[in-house]
Amino acid sequence: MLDKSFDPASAEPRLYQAWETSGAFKPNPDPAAPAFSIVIPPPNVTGSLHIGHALNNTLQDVLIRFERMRGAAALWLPGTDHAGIATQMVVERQLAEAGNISRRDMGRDAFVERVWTWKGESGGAIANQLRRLGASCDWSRERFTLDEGLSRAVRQVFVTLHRQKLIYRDKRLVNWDPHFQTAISDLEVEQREVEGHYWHFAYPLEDGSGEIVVATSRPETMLADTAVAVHPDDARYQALIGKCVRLPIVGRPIPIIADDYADPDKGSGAVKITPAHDFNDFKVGQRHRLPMINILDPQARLNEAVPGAYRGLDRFAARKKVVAEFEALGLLRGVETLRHAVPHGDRSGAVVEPYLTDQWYVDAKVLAGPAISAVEDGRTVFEPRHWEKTYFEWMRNIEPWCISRQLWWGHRIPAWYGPDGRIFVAEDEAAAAAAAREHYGREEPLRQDEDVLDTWFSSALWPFSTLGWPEKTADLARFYPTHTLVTGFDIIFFWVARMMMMGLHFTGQAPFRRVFINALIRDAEGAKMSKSKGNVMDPLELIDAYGADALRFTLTAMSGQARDIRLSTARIEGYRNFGTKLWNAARFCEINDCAPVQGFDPAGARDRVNRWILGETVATAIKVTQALETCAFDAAAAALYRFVWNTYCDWYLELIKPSFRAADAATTAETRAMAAWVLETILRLLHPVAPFITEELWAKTGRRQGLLISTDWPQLSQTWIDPEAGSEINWLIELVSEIRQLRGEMNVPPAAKPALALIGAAPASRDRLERHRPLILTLARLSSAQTAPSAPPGSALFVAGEATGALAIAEHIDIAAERARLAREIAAHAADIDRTARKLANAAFLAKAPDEVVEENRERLAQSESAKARLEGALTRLESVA
RNA sequence: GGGCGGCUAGCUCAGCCGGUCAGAGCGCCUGGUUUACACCCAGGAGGUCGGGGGUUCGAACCCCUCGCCGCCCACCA
Repeated sequence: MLDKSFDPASAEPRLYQAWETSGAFKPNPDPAAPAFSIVIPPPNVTGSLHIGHALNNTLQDVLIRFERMRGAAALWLPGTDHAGIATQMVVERQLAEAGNISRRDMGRDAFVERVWTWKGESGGAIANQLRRLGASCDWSRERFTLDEGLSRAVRQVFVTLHRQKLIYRDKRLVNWDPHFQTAISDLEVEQREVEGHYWHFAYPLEDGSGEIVVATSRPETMLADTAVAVHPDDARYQALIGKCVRLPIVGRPIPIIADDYADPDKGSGAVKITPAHDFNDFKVGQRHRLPMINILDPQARLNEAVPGAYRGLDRFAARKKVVAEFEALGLLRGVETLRHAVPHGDRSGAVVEPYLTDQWYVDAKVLAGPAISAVEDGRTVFEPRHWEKTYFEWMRNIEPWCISRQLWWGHRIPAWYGPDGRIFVAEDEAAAAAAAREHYGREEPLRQDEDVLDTWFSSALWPFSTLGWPEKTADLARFYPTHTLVTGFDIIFFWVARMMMMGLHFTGQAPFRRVFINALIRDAEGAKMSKSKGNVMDPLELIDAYGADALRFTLTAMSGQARDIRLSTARIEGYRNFGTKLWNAARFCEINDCAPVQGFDPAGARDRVNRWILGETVATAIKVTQALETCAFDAAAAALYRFVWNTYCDWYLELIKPSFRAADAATTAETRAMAAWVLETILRLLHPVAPFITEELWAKTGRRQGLLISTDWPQLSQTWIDPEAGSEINWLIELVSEIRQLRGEMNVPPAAKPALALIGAAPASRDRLERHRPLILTLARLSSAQTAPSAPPGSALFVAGEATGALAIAEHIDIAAERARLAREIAAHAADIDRTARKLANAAFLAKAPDEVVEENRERLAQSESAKARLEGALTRLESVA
């Protein structure tokens, strides 16, 4: 006997264990099975599961379980990312909190050792959290971006791209994060609106003939100015072009140059040029061969290139000092306050500086070409499609990708420097040494590049490096390209685009056929969840409170949202209740001996109620299958919810209750078998979304071999739908609903059992009434249900298709209320008649609308008119009685 | 400046390949000890589908426009 309800806390770990030990997570080894593979977006190795992961991984699990049941060799490959900057940051913070020495004092080897220790301590957590969610990953294939195999892939890719001149070293401006003291890529820069100022400075002309005014929000950079630019056509400054100004504070003469970059409409029309500390100025500097003076050290303090009083000052202190000095010199021409966007490091939150350094770059422009084509011609499809536009926009304007980071946690760049600075790029030190020996003609000491690669460099290889590339492994052959990638739109650029580029370049094939972009989760008020706001919903706590299935069902049902999902516990609670409902339906079946019958052929059912539920089941199975095929997760969830609760529980189980007391043993047996068969089908259809409760019921109802996770997906034929049975039972449902509604409106006490008379019923309705009389009596709580030539006096009338129902509830009828009810119904019909009649009177409608639509409206009109007439008759009679 | 998404019952959202599509859940109201379930059952109230215009026989659904809300990219001397 089933317990009163499902207990997720005790069942979930047990069921997960059973799945894992059964080997169900491993792909079907049958070579004839089609491959269906997903690589997980690898979470940070030391991270913990947040609600976004819960959504993302639920959807992946739904797909994987669905395809696995459909017979595919389904592989969901899990793993984690070393997350260079994020992990290093965490460990550095730990060191600081413990009052330990900094990483620099500690030294590289000791620090990296420390990170590995931390990885060892916390690294398994997220995998276990995914298990709690029910994720059916093949853990035997779990990967980590710093694994030897993946590291080898990274080195090979680097060396190959370098040989192809698609990776190169260059000295140019980068976005420099002074907190981490590393270069970061454009994508890691976040523009934040802050309160700022523009200061207007006068630079005196060298010949003393006047001054030129420039404006800046970063006064300290003036110490590195090497020119002032004006527009070549700017009449105001024609005479000054070629002259010099004497740079205040510094005393350096710098030229006034003509360049299109200067916008005559902005400010004074003259702009200070700081090539080493501004991206636009850098280009101007290159065009005019201006000196590039770097005035910052890696921590953004001023260096030796500035006057003594400024050396060693923090940039912001220097800013104040420069302004003060201009004011003192009488050269401050104004200051305005305004909000403007300032670039910040997305991890550190520090203001980033354009900084002139040597870094490694990927020529992304070249790699982007094939990645654009693959989406253009549909080899890879985004779902929803509109994200392709975002992808194209970025890819078509892609800039060189700075891949070197001055960090310690990550893949060390496989480049070695000779004594003369010559670079030897090779897969390992021995190969580099060999190349050096070749080059120098003798043994020379080599020094490996200190830097590591951007974390996303290794992530970009994830779909193939995890499958064994560069080895030609069986997994690679079978599971690459992967089928679907499920990820958030926030990493389309960081990750998806780069996987596309690398996948195509190194394998010739796009890494996935389909990219499903899921929404981002917000709290119930629509705010982004963040630890500082304290509005974070912890998926593990939600699982504790409601069970994993409830959380999964909620996330699945809400996954249709375009951008944001507002998650509230009320919704989760609702889906927890849904699980309980299903559980109780199973209990009902158990109590009534509805156990699966070996060899039962649902299509052979004779009873109309059974034939009806069969049809409904088939329709649902088709709907759910189509929805899951197209990533319409919310539609699948909705169809299942509706079918289980509203169709199976509310109607079918109620409709069959009387049959257990009936004398017809054959029908009863058929009903029992059907009820069990439908329940079993529900378990199968529901399993991808709610794996735990369905697996538990699978085990506890009926004697079954094997686990539900490894069972086949229902393949039901559309031909099993019996439209006759469907319309008959729908007639029954409508009749009962009408009576219930009437009882409710008339306040007929539940205990009262009035008689029903059906007037003017067509033969088909008479037959149906005869066949289902016991059901109608029970469900509508009636004493009798007969056809009659006319309505008994004092009864309330309602429309039941072509017939008129008369409910003998004279003692409950409040004349005024009944009059109001009838008037309301009549008005509703009148409105409908009006609308429909007007349509049918419209010649254009008759001429242009499809025949079936016209016919539909004719029928509708006839029905409404008939209904209205009958209700009017009832109203008249009521008036005459009163 | 460029682009994207949203604006449908009190709340969260379906519906948006135009013709019973005006819906669901939650909340609210009324009634309920029907031998699966009160995490339940039966019933109910509630919306001129953001505003305006257009296309069409017909628009929540297509087009234009305006207005809010949110996001992305670029830029801001």
